[in-house]
Amino acid sequence: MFLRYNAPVPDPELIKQLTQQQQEMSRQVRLEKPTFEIKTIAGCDSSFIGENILSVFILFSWPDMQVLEKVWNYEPVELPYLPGFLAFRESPNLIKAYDKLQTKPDLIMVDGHGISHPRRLGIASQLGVLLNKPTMGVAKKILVGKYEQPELTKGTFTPVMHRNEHIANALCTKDNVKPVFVSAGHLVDLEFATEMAIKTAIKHKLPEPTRLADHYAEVFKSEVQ
DNA sequence: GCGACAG
DNA sequence: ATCTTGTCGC
Repeated sequence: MFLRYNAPVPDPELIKQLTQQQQEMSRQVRLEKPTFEIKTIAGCDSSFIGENILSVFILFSWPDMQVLEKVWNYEPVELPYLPGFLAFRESPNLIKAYDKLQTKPDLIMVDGHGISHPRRLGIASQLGVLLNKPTMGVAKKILVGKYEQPELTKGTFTPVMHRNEHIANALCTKDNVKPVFVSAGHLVDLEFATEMAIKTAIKHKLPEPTRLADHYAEVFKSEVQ
């Protein structure tokens, strides 16, 4: 009763390989203030049914935030969840869902971290490199780093620090609600990611792209099972 | 050495 | 992520 029998035993060789791949991909990550024009934004998320994964992309027009497309892909999942290696479990299927979009987004908001990761390659960053697209992360829980609770007023944020680097912001997106953790993924900077999170958090804790992706991941799930 | 650990 | 009951507030 003190052991977690459901915890997967990580194969050291696998971990070593995945870590190496992360280091290679993290070298390709570029963080910069976007100069391109944004006309569309997408949110993505995944849900699971046993050994299968269902990933969705919801495309929005910007700045009017109308839903333009909803796509998804469903298939068996290869890897178990390993903290720090989430992208290897979810991104293959996310990319297959992404490929079904008629219009490709100018920015992708991912449910998870960007560079606020032990090796600076959370799922938002990895997806950004693999798709060569601007991405940012919006996570509900912190993975690494320390922060002080921001004042619980919408738009207020405090820095998340890790190894003396400002890797994310703990952002209050709704009055009297605990913050979400916003980070740059790829081809954007933290300041831009934070502003977009504030602007798209209309009336809920989660910004609309991530929130609706989360919602439709559940809707489509009930359709396949 | 011990604990923590996105989704 | 998923399993799960009631509960507080807008």
